[in-house]
Amino acid sequence: MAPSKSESAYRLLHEKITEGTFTPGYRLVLGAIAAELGCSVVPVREAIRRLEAEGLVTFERNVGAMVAAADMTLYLHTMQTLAIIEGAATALSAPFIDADQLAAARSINQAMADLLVDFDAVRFTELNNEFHQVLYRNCPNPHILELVQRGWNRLAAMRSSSFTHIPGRARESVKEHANLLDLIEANAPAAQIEQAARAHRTTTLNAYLAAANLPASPL
Amino acid sequence: MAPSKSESAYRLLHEKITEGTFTPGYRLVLGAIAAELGCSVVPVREAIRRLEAEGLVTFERNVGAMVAAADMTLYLHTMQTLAIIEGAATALSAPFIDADQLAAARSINQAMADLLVDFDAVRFTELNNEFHQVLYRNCPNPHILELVQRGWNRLAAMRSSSFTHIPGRARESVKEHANLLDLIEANAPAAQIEQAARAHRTTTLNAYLAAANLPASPL
DNA sequence: TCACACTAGATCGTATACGATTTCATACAC
DNA sequence: GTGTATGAAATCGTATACGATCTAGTGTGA
Repeated sequence: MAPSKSESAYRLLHEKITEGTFTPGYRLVLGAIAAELGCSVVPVREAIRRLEAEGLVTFERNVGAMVAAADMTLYLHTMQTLAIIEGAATALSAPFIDADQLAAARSINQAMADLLVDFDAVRFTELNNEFHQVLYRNCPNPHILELVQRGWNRLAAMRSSSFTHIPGRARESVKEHANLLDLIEANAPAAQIEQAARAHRTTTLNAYLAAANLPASPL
Repeated sequence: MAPSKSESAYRLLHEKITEGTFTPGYRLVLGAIAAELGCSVVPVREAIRRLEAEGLVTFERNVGAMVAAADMTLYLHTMQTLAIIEGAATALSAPFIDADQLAAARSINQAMADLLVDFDAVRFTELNNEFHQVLYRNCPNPHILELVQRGWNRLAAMRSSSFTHIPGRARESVKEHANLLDLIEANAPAAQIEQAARAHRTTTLNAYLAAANLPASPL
């Protein structure tokens, strides 16, 4: 069956926000979106409420909705949250990763390594997403999986506003990925995998914090 | 200004679900709720969409919404998620807990200890909530704080369907609380506080898992 | 008895309409 | 020039209405 109009509106907005078409601060005017979708405002309102609950949109009464604003603080808080959740997701997922998935992850990481010589940030980010998805996808706890996904979405929505690139981070990242794969392949203890997966993201976070003259994350 | 009807509907439903008036499986019929609130169905639909995104209700097209069903698996997954998030929240919060708050927490824990001789599960749960709130309230990361709150809400919504009580757990719990407070007072490293706070919840989780002949949580 | 078609009632999904509120530009007073 | 009143346009909030869809109950035939 065709999706409901409310569902279509939700998907459209979700995609435009996470893809970066609608950047932070972009106003979501009910009438305009309804017109674009060829529907009335009621389903659009519902879609916006859902996006609001996911943190992608902020909503003010009698004023309207806009794509959630992004500043450095918010971005870093989101990264910190994701570090924690994704670390757990990866550790819980690890025992269920089979040989094929491991091979796929290694191959993605190789592609990332190849990209280092002629760097393409967009492609690198894409591959990075794929890599991590393979790692946490088997997590048997659906709540955690959902939170990881939301974290990525929020980060994606904010990434459009360009943050300074951390020099040398890409190269480190590839190495950390390889290390993570080794731990998983060796059936390392969950706590160790969690620690490594979390640290992988925290390192980036701390680089940003250092650049802003802020203390490192304690976790 | 008076809250919008959509907001009122959201609050009403949220409260009834987390307070246990509406138990898992309870059908949320749009017309009935609208009538109870003295409004039309449009604001109610919005409220339900938000609750859906928070995981408190499930929604099926052309069928309607109901309070999210609760089975043991779901309950345990939620506990596991909360263990991870709350552990982090408590650790991040710890450096910002002042002497007054620490004293308040100790006093709440003492009240819990006093309750052990003439046990009252409802009151004990209330105090437990208060205790943990004091511990994670100062967490400077608003995303994490929000996730903790949502986790508690989901758990509260499910608790109504009575799960077996773990014998002796209350006494252990009070001891673990005291230990946690000592760590915080001594400015223990964040990782250690996180570990202790997480373990506090994981112990309960594992007791349930053991009772169901399932393996313990790896984290 | 069981399976299936059918009907009536309940409930949902969304368009439309209109009052309420905010925003923004303009005009005026100081 | 700065600040404040004013009014129009934009936008929101919600009631109402009605077609679409589901559910459950009833009857019919195998």
